[in-house]
Amino acid sequence: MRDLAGQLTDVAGAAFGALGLEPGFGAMRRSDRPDLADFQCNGAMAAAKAARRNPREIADAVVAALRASDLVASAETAGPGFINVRLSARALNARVSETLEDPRAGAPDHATPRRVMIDFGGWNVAKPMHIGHLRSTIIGDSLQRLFRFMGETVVSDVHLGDWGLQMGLLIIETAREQPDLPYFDAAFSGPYPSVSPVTMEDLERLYPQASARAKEDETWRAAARTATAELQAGRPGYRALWRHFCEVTRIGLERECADLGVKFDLWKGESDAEPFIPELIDDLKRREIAVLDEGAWIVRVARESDTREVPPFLLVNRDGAVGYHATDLGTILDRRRSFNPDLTLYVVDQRQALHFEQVFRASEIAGYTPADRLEHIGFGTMNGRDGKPFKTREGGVLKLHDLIRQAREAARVRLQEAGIGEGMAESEIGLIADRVADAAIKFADLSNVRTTNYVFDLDRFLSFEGKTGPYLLYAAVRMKSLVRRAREDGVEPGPVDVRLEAERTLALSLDGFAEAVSSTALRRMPHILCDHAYQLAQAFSAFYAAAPILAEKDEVVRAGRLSLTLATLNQLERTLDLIGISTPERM
RNA sequence: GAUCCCGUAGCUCAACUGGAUAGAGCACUCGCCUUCUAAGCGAGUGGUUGCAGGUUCAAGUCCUGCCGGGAUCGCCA
Repeated sequence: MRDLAGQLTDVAGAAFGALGLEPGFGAMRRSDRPDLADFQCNGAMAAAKAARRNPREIADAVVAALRASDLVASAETAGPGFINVRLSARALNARVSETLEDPRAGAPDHATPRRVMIDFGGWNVAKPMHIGHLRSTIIGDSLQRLFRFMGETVVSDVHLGDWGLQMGLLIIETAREQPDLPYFDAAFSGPYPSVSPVTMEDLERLYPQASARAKEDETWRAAARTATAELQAGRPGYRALWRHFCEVTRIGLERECADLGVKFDLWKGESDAEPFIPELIDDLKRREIAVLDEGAWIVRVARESDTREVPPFLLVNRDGAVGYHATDLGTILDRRRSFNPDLTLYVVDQRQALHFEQVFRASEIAGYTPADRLEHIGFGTMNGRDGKPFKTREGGVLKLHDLIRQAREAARVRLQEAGIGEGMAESEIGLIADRVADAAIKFADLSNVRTTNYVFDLDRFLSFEGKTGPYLLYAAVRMKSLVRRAREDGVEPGPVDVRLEAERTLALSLDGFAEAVSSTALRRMPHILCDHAYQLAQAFSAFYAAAPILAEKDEVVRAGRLSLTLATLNQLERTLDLIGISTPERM
């Protein structure tokens, strides 16, 4: 069954149709004027403009149709042609009951499952795992949870940055610091040591060093390019060293992902495109899609209609090495054969928009995967309070692991202050603190509009008050507590009957889940789900304060309110799950 | 220089893609725990939506021009 907005839309749409107008004008949505209505429709004015008719007459006809529906308690035309509807209590009650019994908590079913590939292209072997990587991981995870919930067949790929010039830089920087290692001796025949000569910390130091040196020193840059080409050509020592880099990175990354509760189906990287590169190059050259220009093989992807200059797709650079243009296109080939996705989402920093535009165009030109099946899910960067990219007080980047640790510690302190841990096992206190901290981190990030930059403020992150993840957990935990007590006292849920304003508001809020889910999926914007979760929790908190539930004397009212609570808990936990947040039993 | 994005309450952000009186949180001021978890609830203060024009019944949202900030612009990812 559809949500109430959808049901009303059906009625209004049919009414528009009966007037010879587009049924699409009948779209009903929650009213911005709760004092006037539960739902509104603004289509009469747009329809009137299109058909050159009187908007109020159209609205009046639609209102008449709405009044005939048993969903509707009252309907009116207002102002230039707004249509205002107030729902009958019966409609609201029925919808709450339905939501309560629905394993999907009121979310719409999905008709035709698609194969969706999600590429988390944020992490990089050479670069430190700092908080800037939070976004691709958390946003991508939310999207994979949501798309699975919608019934899509999803494969997620961490897609590590482990190929290209940065690897050459790491190799020669390691060689500079530890020149005697066997990896650099071309005559060495192996076997190479099984223990990595560098640690995670080394890697985090080496790349910035090498990168800075390359900026100043042309010969150093040339050496890095040579090393890159040699690595890609298969020089055994470089390959062996490179495998250590990747392994060390992967172990660190697995730790971060375990902390964040994020799972990938595939742990592939740019280097996994390697087997497809020779074929890719050969194919594009043979069909003369790639052309030689300034010593490099490129694909021209600019179009007449472009308002800006679109640089060519770079297949092979003048050193004979490939960069991430080629590996991304190679990966498209790989995925087409292994999974054949209907849709591929690249959850990557907004600054790489041009890169993806180039790759998608090249894919389209080559006839591999049409550009409309490839989508860059860009996101904004995290800035400090000064509006510049976030730095710690010491001026360095804040490592993701340190952020998580700090947040968990702050949550622990907060628990202690509130005297909540008393009588609980140490393990449960730890679990609660971790959940609170993780919820704070994820909600703070996801509740921002995906595409815009946002200000990262550590104090706000750790405050746990107001519109935060912990607020949502708190609401859920209060519901769980009620449910536990109800079970202990043998109170059974019964038919819902919304009477109080707080009950109506909560019921309407529950109905908004369907719209939040489909809208988030359509726009790939998790902040919409965050808003829904917050609105729902807020509506519950107001209801909780305004209406006794288990303390209610009237048995029928008590049973109905318990049902409302159960439906809310079910949907709130479902919503939180979609944004990667899990709730403790108490806090 | 060109292209794109952003500019909304003191601060951090929304605003369902053109709708009614622009909403939340933080901060500040009041009130609410002998009754279901006060990490909470209720009320209040706070706005010329960067500026100036334009389009129309209606503009934070669309078009033009400025001002301010950011990103990107072939061999780094």
